[in-house]
Amino acid sequence: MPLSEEQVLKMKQKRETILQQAILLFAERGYDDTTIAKVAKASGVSFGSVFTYFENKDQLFHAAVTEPLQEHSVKLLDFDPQASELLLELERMVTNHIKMFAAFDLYLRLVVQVVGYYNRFPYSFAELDAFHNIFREKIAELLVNGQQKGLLHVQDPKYVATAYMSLLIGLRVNLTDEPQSNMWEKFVPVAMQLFGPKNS
Amino acid sequence: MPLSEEQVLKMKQKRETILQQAILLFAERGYDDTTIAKVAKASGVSFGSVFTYFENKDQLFHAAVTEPLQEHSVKLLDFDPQASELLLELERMVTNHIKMFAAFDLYLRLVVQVVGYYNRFPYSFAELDAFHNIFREKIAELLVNGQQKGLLHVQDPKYVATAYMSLLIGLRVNLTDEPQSNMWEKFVPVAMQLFGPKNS
Amino acid sequence: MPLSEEQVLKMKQKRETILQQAILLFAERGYDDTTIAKVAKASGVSFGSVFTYFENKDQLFHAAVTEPLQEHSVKLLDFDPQASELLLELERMVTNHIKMFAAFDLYLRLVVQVVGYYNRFPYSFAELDAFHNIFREKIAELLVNGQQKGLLHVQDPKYVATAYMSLLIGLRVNLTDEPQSNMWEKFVPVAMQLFGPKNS
Amino acid sequence: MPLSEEQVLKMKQKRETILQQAILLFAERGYDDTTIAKVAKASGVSFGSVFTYFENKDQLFHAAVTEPLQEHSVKLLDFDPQASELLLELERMVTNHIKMFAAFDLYLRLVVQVVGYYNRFPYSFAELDAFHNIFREKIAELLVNGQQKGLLHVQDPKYVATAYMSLLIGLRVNLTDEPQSNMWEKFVPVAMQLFGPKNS
DNA sequence: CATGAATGAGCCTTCATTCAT
DNA sequence: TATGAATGAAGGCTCATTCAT
Repeated sequence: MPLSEEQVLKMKQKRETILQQAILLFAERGYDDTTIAKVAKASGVSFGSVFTYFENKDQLFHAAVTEPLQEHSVKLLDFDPQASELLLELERMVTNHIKMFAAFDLYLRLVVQVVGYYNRFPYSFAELDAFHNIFREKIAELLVNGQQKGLLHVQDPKYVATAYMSLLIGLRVNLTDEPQSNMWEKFVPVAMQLFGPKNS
Repeated sequence: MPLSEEQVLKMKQKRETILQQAILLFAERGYDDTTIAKVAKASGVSFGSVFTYFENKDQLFHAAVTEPLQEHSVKLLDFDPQASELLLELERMVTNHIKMFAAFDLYLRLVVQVVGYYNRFPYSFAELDAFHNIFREKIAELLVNGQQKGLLHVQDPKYVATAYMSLLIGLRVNLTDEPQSNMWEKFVPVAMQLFGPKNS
Repeated sequence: MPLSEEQVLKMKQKRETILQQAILLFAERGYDDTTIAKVAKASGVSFGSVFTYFENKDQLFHAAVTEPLQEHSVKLLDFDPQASELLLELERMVTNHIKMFAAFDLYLRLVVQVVGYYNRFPYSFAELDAFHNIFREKIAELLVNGQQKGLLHVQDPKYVATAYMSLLIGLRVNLTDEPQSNMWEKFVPVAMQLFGPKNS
Repeated sequence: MPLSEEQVLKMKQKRETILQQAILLFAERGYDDTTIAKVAKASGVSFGSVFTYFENKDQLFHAAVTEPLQEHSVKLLDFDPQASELLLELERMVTNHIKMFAAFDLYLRLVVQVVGYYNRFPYSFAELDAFHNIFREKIAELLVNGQQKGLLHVQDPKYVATAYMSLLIGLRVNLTDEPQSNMWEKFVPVAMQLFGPKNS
């Protein structure tokens, strides 16, 4: 007896609810302090149901870490390393990244957890790391471009890209302010400095 | 009958061993995944002995976070914000900081944990935060000085200082390389850019 | 999906089994020497199941003390302080009480424990104490009645009632004989003396 | 090297202090809730010293139960079952017993504990039981005497003696009042009734 | 003899996971 | 599929006891 379409939809929604609550709790309290029972309660389902949608706690955590990555990565990679107005593009990108990182709050706590204990979550880490590399390479490409055009001081693009990523993550770890706070924007020019813009 | 001097020394060493192993495990595996039994085993003592030296797991964690802070903070604050050769002093400072953060590896994982879950470790966080403020203020002082002398582009020193701290922490989170790696030095000029040196 | 009626019944029975075994063990060995594991084993369930039915050890003990009280108190208060044939009623009552106390064995050991360490079990004690007061007052009412009718020597009813209760408890503490023993009945006339019947 | 007399005296005193504190704590908190460390602290010695004077915790408890018995038993048996003025002697005895039981407070808590859990403390119980028998027999002797003289109603002396002992213990369990309270005396006439004095 | 560091048995409790309904 | 009772591994912690100093 195949499930009705409505059934399937309901299940998808239930799975999504559980995943969102898992992200919330894993991010706020960490892996061990988050119990299946808490996730279930927050999702309004019995804890048995969590096991219907996710094989076990590890899988749930892995899903919480990797599934949002698809969506976020698109936004984070939404800049043009070959843009003609390179400095403008750079500033637009940095502004967007800073805003995103301010808003990602929860998810980034999760990322920090995985990256910080990469030996404990090797599979989740591997996926995050893969994205990091893509991200850094695209940033590096933009940098090389800017340096060739004489708009940026010459620095090793690899290290600048890594430093940039690190700055974004470090800010998220360090700042406990609300994402709405306009304080975040203040960091845009500071972050820009990393790239060594000549006219400043 | 007071303990012999030799006894006291032995105990101090044992406490130190336990603390070091605790730092190692807490840093590598996180608070919850680190059990008293694991710490004891790594230290070569029975788990009962851990309770001889630390009241409970919380206290042990707190000690692991705050005791090294004393030593590290001295080194981190070892720069002169009123130096006459300001750019040189800045570079020296950044170089030292980068080296230190490369070496701190373990300890900084601990810091990230506390900062990331500050609501879970409020007392440990308070002590770290107090140091952060001192650190940022001293960096800001140096910055103001450099800007007044016309050596640095004018930026809000508060945000630059926070960004600098964030960059250092972010690098440590992001990089899993050995501290011996000379890769770390490559970040010195990049980090310098944050401060907006004019002649570069 | 609510549990089937059969399920609910099974659970009630299981809870009852655990409670009975808890009463048995708490009574025979005391609070501290009774472990959850022992209760579980005696009940034929895993120790984890005990926590399904009782929040923790304290709650289990409290339930063991207070739940039987409801049932017992009805029986203990089953006498008529305004009876016309007062001496007959008195004798009936004493006979019943002695029989009950002989049979209560286990439960009364529990009561002695709570009363003896009332500062350790304040909530359980409070419930027992409330019943004590009701019991003594009803006894006192009967006494006053008998004294007014000239059937009993005049004594302070409050003290007689307390002494009567104490005698019952003291007998239970002192005697380790089986409740079936007809020895218990022998105490009926002795206990009667406490009330000071005139024709004896 | 034999110990000096002074040494021996000091040790005796230390043993006595430990024993007294043990009685206090065992009585107030029960066997399991009383730790060797607490006894040692209350006695102003290191917990290691407790083991110098008592083989282990069980022995300490046994000593706390049985050693005071010698002294108390003398007082409890201080009445003359062959007294010529029998009713006067009876009243004197009851008054003394009631006063003693009011004052024994602590020690009787210990007794109740042992008697209540006789299967847990079989050796201590055996010694208490031996005294109980002696006590009851002497009481019975006095009773028989009184009954033969026609001063007391005829009742089975064995049961009266047991009831009397039970009343004393029951009162101690039931009453939490201070021994100084003059409330205790009020129970003397009530207790007297147990023996069935004719002229009352 | 006095001390207290060291040890590990054993306790209560939490929680992931299984599985009958 | 949904539920939650049942289970037992594992953790933090207490405390009696041993024994070196």
